[in-house]
Amino acid sequence: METIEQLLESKDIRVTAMRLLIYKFLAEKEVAVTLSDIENAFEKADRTTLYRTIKTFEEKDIVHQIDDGTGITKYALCEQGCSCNIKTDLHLHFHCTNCGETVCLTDHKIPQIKVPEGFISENVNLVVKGICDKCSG
Amino acid sequence: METIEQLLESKDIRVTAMRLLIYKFLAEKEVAVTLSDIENAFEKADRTTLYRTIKTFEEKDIVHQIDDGTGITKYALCEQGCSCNIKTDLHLHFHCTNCGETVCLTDHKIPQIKVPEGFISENVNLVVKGICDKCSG
DNA sequence: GTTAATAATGCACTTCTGTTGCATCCCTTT
DNA sequence: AAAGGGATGCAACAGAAGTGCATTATTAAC
Ligand SMILES: [Mn+2]
Ligand SMILES: [Mn+2]
Ligand SMILES: [Zn+2]
Ligand SMILES: [Zn+2]
Repeated sequence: METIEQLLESKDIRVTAMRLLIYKFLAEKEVAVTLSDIENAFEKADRTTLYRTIKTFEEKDIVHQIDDGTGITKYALCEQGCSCNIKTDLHLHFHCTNCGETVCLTDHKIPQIKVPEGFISENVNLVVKGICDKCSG
Repeated sequence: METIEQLLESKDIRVTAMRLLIYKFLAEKEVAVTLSDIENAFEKADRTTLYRTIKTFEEKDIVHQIDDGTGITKYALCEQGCSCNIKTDLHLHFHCTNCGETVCLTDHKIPQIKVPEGFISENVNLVVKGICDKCSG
């Protein structure tokens, strides 16, 4: 079992108190979070630091960005061995219109999408909207 | 052949000079447009008017909103008999990372997406990113 | 046709997200 | 201990989106 410190170092991210806290926050959350969510959780920290931390995590493939159609970017930790940047590994996301939460459905990969002649598909964003399991029960 | 005036009236939208102009602008464009695009095309008109006109068109199912992942909402005219609000009629959208344009692929419907037990799918947003036909040629 | 009601437009202002520049602080390395 | 580089914090900015209110235009009633 790898510690968070080891994980960060393996991705060339220098370990700081702030980064550990933000990583733990993301790990505890089961849903994708916005920058505001993180902001509210760490009121002592500056917005910019949180912003840049997430950017760093994103660049180093520790988190992936989710565009669920709410207009606000959300973030979630990548799975073990997740390669969000590789087209064939993309999973779909579910946005609940009732509670507003967005979750990764990492087991549900995006099917092959056909595009017209002349178009070259490089990436696919697929968000299913509806009622989540917590809200439908 | 139905005139624009007749179309607007059939959707309970009062015909005004501004609305006719905006509709024609959308009809001439072959790609989805942002509010800024409309703003630039009608510098005499106020932003708010354009904003509310699009909102009206959207509520009355004359245009549909497209979230292509750029963070900026785009709009495109609905096809004849398009029912964007109905789940089964959703088409996919293509966003070109080269020219930045987004187009409706109205002939390409979104395949059936399976979601886990407990989740209820009501809507699907699918955006393919890559190189469009104009840029790949 | 004049008047009253209602909708559309324009202006100002606000909120929120995302972003950058720069100074300061902290840690590491020599 | 000193120097360098990254991380953090503060301030400020840009752009999109949205709201309140006054003014103007359009429709409906008389
Ligand atoms: Mn995900
Ligand atoms: Mn479309
Ligand atoms: Zn829910
Ligand atoms: Zn293109």
